[in-house]
Amino acid sequence: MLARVSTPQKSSPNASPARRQEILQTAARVFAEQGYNATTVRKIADEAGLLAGSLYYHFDSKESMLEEILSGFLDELWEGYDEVVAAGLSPKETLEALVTESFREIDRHRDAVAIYQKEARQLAAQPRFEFLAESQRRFEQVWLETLERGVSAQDFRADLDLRLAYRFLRDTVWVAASWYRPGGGHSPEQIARQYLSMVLEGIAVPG
Amino acid sequence: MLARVSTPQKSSPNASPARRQEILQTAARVFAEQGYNATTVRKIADEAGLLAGSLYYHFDSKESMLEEILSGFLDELWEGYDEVVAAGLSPKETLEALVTESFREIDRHRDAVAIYQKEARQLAAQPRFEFLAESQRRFEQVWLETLERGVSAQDFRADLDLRLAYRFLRDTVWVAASWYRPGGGHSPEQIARQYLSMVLEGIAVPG
Amino acid sequence: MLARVSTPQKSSPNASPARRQEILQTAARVFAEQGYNATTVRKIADEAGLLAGSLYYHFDSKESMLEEILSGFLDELWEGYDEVVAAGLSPKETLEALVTESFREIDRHRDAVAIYQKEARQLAAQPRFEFLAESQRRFEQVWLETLERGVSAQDFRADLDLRLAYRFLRDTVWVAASWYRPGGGHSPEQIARQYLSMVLEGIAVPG
Amino acid sequence: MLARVSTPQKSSPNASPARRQEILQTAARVFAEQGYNATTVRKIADEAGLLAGSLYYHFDSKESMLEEILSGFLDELWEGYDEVVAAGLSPKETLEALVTESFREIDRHRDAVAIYQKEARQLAAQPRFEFLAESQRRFEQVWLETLERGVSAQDFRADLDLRLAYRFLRDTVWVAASWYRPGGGHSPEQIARQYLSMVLEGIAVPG
DNA sequence: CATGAATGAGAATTCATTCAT
DNA sequence: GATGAATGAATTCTCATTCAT
Repeated sequence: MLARVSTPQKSSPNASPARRQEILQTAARVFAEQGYNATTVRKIADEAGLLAGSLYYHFDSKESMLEEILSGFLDELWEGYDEVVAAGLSPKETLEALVTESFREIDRHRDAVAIYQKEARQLAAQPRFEFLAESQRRFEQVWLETLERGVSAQDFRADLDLRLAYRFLRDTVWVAASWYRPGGGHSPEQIARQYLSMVLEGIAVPG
Repeated sequence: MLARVSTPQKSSPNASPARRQEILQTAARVFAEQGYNATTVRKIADEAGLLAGSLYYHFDSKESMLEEILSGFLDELWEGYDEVVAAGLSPKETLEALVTESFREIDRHRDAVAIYQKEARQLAAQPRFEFLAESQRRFEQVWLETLERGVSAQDFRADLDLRLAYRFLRDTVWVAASWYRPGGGHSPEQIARQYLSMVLEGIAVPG
Repeated sequence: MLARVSTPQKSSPNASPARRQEILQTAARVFAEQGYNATTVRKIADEAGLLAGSLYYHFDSKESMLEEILSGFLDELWEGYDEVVAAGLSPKETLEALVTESFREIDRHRDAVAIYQKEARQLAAQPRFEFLAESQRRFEQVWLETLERGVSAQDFRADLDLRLAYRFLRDTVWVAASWYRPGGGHSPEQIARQYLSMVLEGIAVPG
Repeated sequence: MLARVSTPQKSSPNASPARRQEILQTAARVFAEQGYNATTVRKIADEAGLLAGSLYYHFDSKESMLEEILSGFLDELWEGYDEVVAAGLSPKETLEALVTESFREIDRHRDAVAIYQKEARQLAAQPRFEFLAESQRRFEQVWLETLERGVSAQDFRADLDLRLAYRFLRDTVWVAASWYRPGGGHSPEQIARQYLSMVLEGIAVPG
């Protein structure tokens, strides 16, 4: 199990989940736009239509909002990934499915992904965000295994530095969150197809 | 002109460049490690071996250190890029040269690149960091042109979404700064070659 | 329009006016006693019975307190002056009314007047305190006009250097704020009468 | 004796008096323009053409510059006043001589007078500036005595509140420093005459 | 659930002053 | 006499957080 099994709702277990979720999405948006550190709790409150102090009825702290945003995203991500892994596909099909699933998550959790991209490295050092490090480890494992299986199965080139290829794929996919706009002409699946085409076959005319 | 024509040294232009540069490198390292916002001026001072207030003898503000770090990096980057562009190479050779030059800059300005990756989007909105937006525009122009020329010359596949391909290349290259360690077994040129191999030919075994 | 049409209450416009006003009066007193620059925000807070940081719940900055104190005073001053001017009195009566009104304002806004005396010249150069310069211009205009009308009407001596006389009157009246103590035996009207007697008839025994 | 008998030159008794005096005049000008507190030692140094630290070769501290400026002015002022008092003139002539002498001092020590006007009240509380309080006391004594003698001699009106009249005269004269520009068309003697005319005979047409 | 008012720790910055060279 | 480089204390201001109402 990866992030959190159950999403934590520490304070105010009786708070209406709707309002809570609304605030959380507002927070995610502002964190993504301005960066976590640069976002004041007052800014979130303003955008959510209440006063800064009132946030603390719903959440323990600014940090706990961040935690909930990130763990919520990772929980869903791993649900998708686990399904892919469990499906017993060929290495190439697995890679295609993982990339496609990733773009779907970017589509659904754009803000969370953007926050993750920007803050994960720093956060992972804190005990509270240990689950980020854990997720990273498992992420690497899944992808590396797929690449290794693919080399053995002659799906992928044998002359690759696999750690480099892993990073290449990982970055390539996730960085998309920084410019991807949901509802902007391309569906996640379309984007995934294009990316896969470049990644698998290269951009050069074979010759 | 890109970043700044001449690197600004606002306060104490006569300050010994040695100490100044030393402090600036320390600042760059800490900014890269902890993020600009999360870095206190005191932390920089501690690491540089003086008191927080003393930094202000050399620099106007924390922000001016950031500006100098980023514009210094971009100045050098564009020196390299301009040379490549002026060399009149084929599209594919140009792309190879740009990627290689990029990895060389990452090698030389690892901290600045990491800061750039993390902060540029937010910063570019401020008038003071207008040069970041300008650099981004020119960057896009150079790469897109190269891709377009390459499609015409049948160096690159004709079925690519070029804007997507541009982002793919851009991200792929620069994100490397987040994990690349200078002196870590691979030279910038070696990394560049591997990247180019993946990018140009793909990771799949051609079928 | 003179100072501000409406007194600005930038931050927390809904803050209880009572506490706000209390703090503002404390600030005015301390500014008057120690000078604006020499007054620390902490000193104000101490005297008002809260912590320095808490001031920023009520006000944007130390400077905005100063602005509000001065513009509040000038707003009231001009209410009074405008009434006098609108009354259509003879030049001499106008001058008497203006002087009397001035002493009344000194009585009501002693601290603000003292601050004004000490800081206005420097402040007026800043865009934020443009309204001080504007007030000064209008002030001069009202007084000079009254003097000129008075000379024509043979209320005042024809051999006066009017600009000199204007300064003489202006300073004479306002400097009183630096030593005038409200509730100190003399009412503003009594002080005004004495001043007027000296100003109009001189201190020498005629002869 | 009033201020200091001998001007103190605490540090660097070997410093060339010329340079010293030059710096002191620069300091006086800047203090007068910007206010003592708002003036940085660096600003003085800039204007005097050396570095901030170098000022400390000539002076012990910023405060000691201030002290020297003010005591220098007061020393000269009292030389003039003492002569007037010793001359054995009639009360009215004494008053005329004091006013004239005051305007001469304003002419010669414009900056010092402006500083005095703005800062004396606050400074007089500090032991170091005790001489300001002393000067004020003696000042009041000389003027009040002259007024009292004048009333007895029927030079001045008997119905005056003498303390009020004293303040009236004092302020009237000294405030002039805030707008008086040496070499601006009027000699100190001319200004004095005009002031005296207003003060003695009033501005109204005698009826 | 929400507000208004505050707290308190820490942030960046300023500046008079020192001192070895 | 002057400089360059620092010190260290103080200053304004920010902000997450608390809590009585």
